[in-house]
Amino acid sequence: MGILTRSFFEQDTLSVARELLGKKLVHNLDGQRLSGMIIETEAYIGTTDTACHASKGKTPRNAVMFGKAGIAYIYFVYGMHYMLNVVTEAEGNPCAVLIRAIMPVEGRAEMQNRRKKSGKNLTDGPAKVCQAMGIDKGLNGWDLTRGESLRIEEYQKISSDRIQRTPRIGINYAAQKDKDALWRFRVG
DNA sequence: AGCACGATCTGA
DNA sequence: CAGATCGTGCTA
Repeated sequence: MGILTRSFFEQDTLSVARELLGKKLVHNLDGQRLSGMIIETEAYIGTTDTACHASKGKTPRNAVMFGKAGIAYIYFVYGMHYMLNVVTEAEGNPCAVLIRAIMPVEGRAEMQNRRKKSGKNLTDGPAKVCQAMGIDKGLNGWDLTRGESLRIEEYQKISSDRIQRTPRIGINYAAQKDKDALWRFRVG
């Protein structure tokens, strides 16, 4: 129900990052429905953003960022973690939104299981999102607008006064202007 | 072929 | 604050 369409993701990246808050990330996995409300995102905006993987050009890893909006960009970092992004903007403009945190909705027990421990209701951190939802590199390039398996659905409306903007996390290698940019959004 | 490093998390 | 842990991209 209410699956987000390609035109939603084709909007400018900051708008998509903001509007993804309150949407529901859903994954059908082993016959179970796992889902969570998105509560934190970050925007990575094209070749001029030195924090963005695509800023140094197209490589095998970041290739899907150069493709259609609404495609999942999933990569592996630190030798152990997966990160989930959604490609935004027009084809050829390599931008994406990183899904940094969700609040579990359906399949909480299963998600809890998938996480080894921690009794927290809130999954915080992009690696935890993938761990809890069972998302890995196999879904890199997946079209989220297909409406099967992994997709994003309408869920809750978040009023703008509940949205905080801060600098992005873990990008010390980036230029100062990009470190300073308030391109991280979360529900407060 | 070798190497440095990362859009992180955990536990001390 | 160090350690885990390995794919990726750059240099040669």
